[in-house]
Amino acid sequence: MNKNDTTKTKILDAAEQLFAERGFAETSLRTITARAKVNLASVNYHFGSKKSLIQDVFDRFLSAYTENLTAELSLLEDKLDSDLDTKVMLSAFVKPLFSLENRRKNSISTFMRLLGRAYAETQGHLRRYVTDKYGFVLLRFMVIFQKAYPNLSNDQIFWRLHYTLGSLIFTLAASDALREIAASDFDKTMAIEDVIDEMIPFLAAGMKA
Amino acid sequence: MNKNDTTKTKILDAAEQLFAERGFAETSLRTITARAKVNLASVNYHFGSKKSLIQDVFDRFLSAYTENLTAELSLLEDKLDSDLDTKVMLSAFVKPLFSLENRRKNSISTFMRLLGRAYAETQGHLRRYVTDKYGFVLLRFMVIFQKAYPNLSNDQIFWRLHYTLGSLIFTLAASDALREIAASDFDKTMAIEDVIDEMIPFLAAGMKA
DNA sequence: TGTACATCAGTGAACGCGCGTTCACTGATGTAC
DNA sequence: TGTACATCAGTGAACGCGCGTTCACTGATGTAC
Repeated sequence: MNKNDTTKTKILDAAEQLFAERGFAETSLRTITARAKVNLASVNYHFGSKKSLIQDVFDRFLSAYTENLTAELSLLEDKLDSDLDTKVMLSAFVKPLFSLENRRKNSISTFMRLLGRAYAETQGHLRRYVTDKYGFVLLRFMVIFQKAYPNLSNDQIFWRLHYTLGSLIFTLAASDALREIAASDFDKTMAIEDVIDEMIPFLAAGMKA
Repeated sequence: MNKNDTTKTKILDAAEQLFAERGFAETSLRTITARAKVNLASVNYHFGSKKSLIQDVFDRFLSAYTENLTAELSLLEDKLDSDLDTKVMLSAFVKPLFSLENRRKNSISTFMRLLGRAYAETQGHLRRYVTDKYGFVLLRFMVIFQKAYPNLSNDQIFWRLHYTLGSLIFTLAASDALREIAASDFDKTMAIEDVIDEMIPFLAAGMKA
């Protein structure tokens, strides 16, 4: 059997998509296993619980993303002594998303929808899990911006990074619907990569305002 | 009995807060009625169903917001022939939020959390309900920007407004947690009004980039 | 002013349903001697 | 190479629980004559 076709992978694939579409509580294990065409009990056999399944769905995405991202960040850190353009810095943040999309279609919007849902869980286990395990990425990014823009205070950079994060997550999570509107109202069909490219100048102008 | 203390109002108040904190599916009617100190069956007596309760929670917020907003928009539209500063235009969008906060504490972050959850409902009834009933606000705002910035294409304005929306909703929804971090890490305590004020230059720079 | 009836706000208990999880079990594959 | 046992992946059915909703009912207030 193909390794990408194991029961465990089939469950992760189905759960990822359904969680992104409907949310965690709104998606039952019965819906997931029906979509994945596997037995109901196999979720608890492979993952132990629904909670663990949710974390594993995240882990697969976040580890793929940060693996690509850390390489980009190292590249940036090497160039810190020379002048760094804001657009180049933001691209480093965004480029690893393209690799995700190459691997599987709609990965970006699925990923962003999941991230949005994780942040919405104000008091849930998921938000802490994500920030504990992957908060260092934001920190490393902050250090880079501090060196590139010594005239901005630390807390200004902190806030502006979150404005940027908000734009990215919100726009890309809803990008399917927004692209549809743009296509019908303005005759402008765009791939999700185009949407991201259009965001960079907007965000760069804000960051150095 | 005080009109603000009726069973119906008590339910709306409790539901609003719990929905914003945990989400719609994650909040049971039993939790709501326990918090509101009313009988379980009274939710279905006053609202008919949980679904209707959710819509009514939204309606109360959105009607209060748009009531304030339409006045601001009319003011802007009157001044369209003269030069309009981007910051002034964005302030019109944001000022009505302050009135909400004056009425009751934490209204802004509660409102934004609810909006974020509504947008997350990709296929749910709530997203359509919100956009159907209040999408005209965004449209009116688009027209204003089109006249103020004739050099930008319609679809550019469309996208940039959504970047702005994303920043606002995401940052303000998480503002409690973010303000806490800013206070402990940078010794910078801010009211939510300060957070909004700091966003305006960032967003204005992006809009006219 | 008094009586009869209607409407309204609220209540306690129960309903059936879908949920995550568990359990005893099966059959295939791997390992030891 | 053959036999005995262990491990692994998966399964069908059932479990108890919490959920939104419903129902018959109560008591207070309003309205008509």
